[in-house]
Amino acid sequence: MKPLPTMADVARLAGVSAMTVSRALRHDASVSCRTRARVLEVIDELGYVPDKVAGALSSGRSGLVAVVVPTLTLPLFGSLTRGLGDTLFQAGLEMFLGASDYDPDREERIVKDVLRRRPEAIAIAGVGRTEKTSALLQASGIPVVEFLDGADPPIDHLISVDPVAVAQATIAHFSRKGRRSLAILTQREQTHRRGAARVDALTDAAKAAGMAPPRIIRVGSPLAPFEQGARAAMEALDADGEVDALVCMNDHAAIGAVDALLRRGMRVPDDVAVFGFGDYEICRHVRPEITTVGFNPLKAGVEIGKIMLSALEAARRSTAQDPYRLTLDFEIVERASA
Amino acid sequence: MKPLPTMADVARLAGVSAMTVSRALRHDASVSCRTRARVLEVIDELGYVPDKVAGALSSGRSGLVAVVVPTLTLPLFGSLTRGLGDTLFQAGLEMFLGASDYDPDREERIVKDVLRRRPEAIAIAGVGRTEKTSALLQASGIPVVEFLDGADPPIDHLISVDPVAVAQATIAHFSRKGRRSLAILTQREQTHRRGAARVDALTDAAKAAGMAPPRIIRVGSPLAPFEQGARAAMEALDADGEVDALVCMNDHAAIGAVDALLRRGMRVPDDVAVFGFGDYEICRHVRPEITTVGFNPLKAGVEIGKIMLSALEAARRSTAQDPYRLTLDFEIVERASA
DNA sequence: GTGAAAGCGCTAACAC
DNA sequence: GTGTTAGCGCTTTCAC
Repeated sequence: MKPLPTMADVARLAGVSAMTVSRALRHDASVSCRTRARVLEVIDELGYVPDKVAGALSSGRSGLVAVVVPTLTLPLFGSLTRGLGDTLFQAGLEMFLGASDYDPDREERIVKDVLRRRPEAIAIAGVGRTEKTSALLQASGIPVVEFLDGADPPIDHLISVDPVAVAQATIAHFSRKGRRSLAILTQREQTHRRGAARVDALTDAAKAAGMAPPRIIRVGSPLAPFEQGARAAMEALDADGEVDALVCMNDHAAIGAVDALLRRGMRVPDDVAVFGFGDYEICRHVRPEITTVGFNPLKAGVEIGKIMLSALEAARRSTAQDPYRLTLDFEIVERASA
Repeated sequence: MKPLPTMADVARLAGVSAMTVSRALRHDASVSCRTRARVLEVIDELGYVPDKVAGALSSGRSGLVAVVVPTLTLPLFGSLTRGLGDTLFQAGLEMFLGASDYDPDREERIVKDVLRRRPEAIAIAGVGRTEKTSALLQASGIPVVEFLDGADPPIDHLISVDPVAVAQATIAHFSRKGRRSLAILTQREQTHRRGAARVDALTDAAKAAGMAPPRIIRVGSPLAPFEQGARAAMEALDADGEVDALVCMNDHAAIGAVDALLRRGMRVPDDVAVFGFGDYEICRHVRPEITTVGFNPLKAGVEIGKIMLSALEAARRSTAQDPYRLTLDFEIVERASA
């Protein structure tokens, strides 16, 4: 297996210097048309593929942006990373993606590994995070964008939905529907920040609306949301008619909950209303259709990407720059399940 | 913003040479315990993070494996990449993930970009692919693993479900159920290989079973599978009772189809049976539950990972090695929709 | 058990 | 418009 051709090989065959090849490749410098044509011809002939490892080391710019999410098996993160990846791609940056499976230790290892690749910026979802991870991000010297939720206070830039606003809208919805006793499905781990903020906000809003204090349900794994929702529904039933509405952390959990309730002969929403989050496409294709919090992950990804690009631009010019704070739009999507 | 500490900084502070730091970091060489301890202490103090860009250039090993999938928004690929990523991770390799959105040109660009990072191996899903992409993969000099389907003949290693076996099992199922007129939903693009093989195999099997030649339906985008399924169902209805079974290329499309049929007042499966692929979790949580082809993507990802590791091992020792051929298990999961 | 020298393949900076 | 020089931060190789 002979070694891949290098820039020097191309240069030799084209009768120019390596520098000229480098320039011809980037279309930016002033290389004569004829020279460029010849160089490109040789490149094609040789099947030369430039080595970005070397380029990155030399230029100090890896062309990489790191993105860390909890999982890729939820449509939310699949779509978000699509929007984010596209936006970065168009700006000539590649996305290096890691999934923590909702495990803070694993996330720490991912962050550590990814920082070794010298990304130019990093975006990370604000689920539970170890101290060490925060320290690593702080010390990385690159723009850090937290999304969906961040540390408190945020490390740098933050893009999130406002959990208090979502909670108030949710409670207002149930208030209108005459529901009195909520159950909230949330993560088992105390480390999950967004989960915690969500529960607190819902609890506060319920209290303000004169409802009973919500029952907190911590079951199952976020990696198996359908099953998690189903188990939550069972717990809600164990409350013996005291629960008339179940708020899930995502639509898949809501669908699992609805399914479990129907199998037990309960009526949804008559006996128990079920409320999701995300407005995944599937919500419109199950019966009863799922009432949920509408949130556009593709657009969120694009927004995150734009902020990363601005932050990078500012960092490059070492312009002092206030951290971005972007609150993402959402809406309550009223359907049949709640 | 002062520059990140380098290995030389660590070496200086620890009173050793850079080489010793490098060894201490890898636990492999013979460094005295005391020296290693001191080095690690300094590393911690400085918050030193080794630069893998430099390491990769120097050693010629990037520690990266490239994985190219059509999309991350289907549970199939989310889970598959999870299994694959985990397997590689455990072997000390990082996964560089790209999604083509089912666009061959985009896939070409992704492959080109990713090869610049000098991955040690590449796994790529066998959907449609440009000539150039194949040439790039061929010339890359690294192990290439095609999965789910590959070029014909495969470039190197291949891991796939057997489309003929799946088709025969599917037709056998419908035969038992007394269905006579199938419609097959498939990709619009002719470039999609797996789609083409699937359709051919189903057509052949239907003929062998004495059924009417299946109607081929090409609508919608694979990126919006629910809508695609719904549109396919409408086309099937336009056939005016001539279609009694619809075979979809994935479970989301099947769910979209079922939903559309129910909305039109049709009965599923009585009027039209609907058949999916993948056995996504959601299949068990919708009504009617979806009959589908059971296939374990997490396990498939692990298998792909193992083969990549073997291939890498062989390549390292430049052991001549037959290309792997692995056929993935599947089973027909009979539920209510077909 | 440790260190010195050389170089991986590219690009920044400057010279012409 | 093009070439030269000097590294980027590591690891390889070999010397001790």
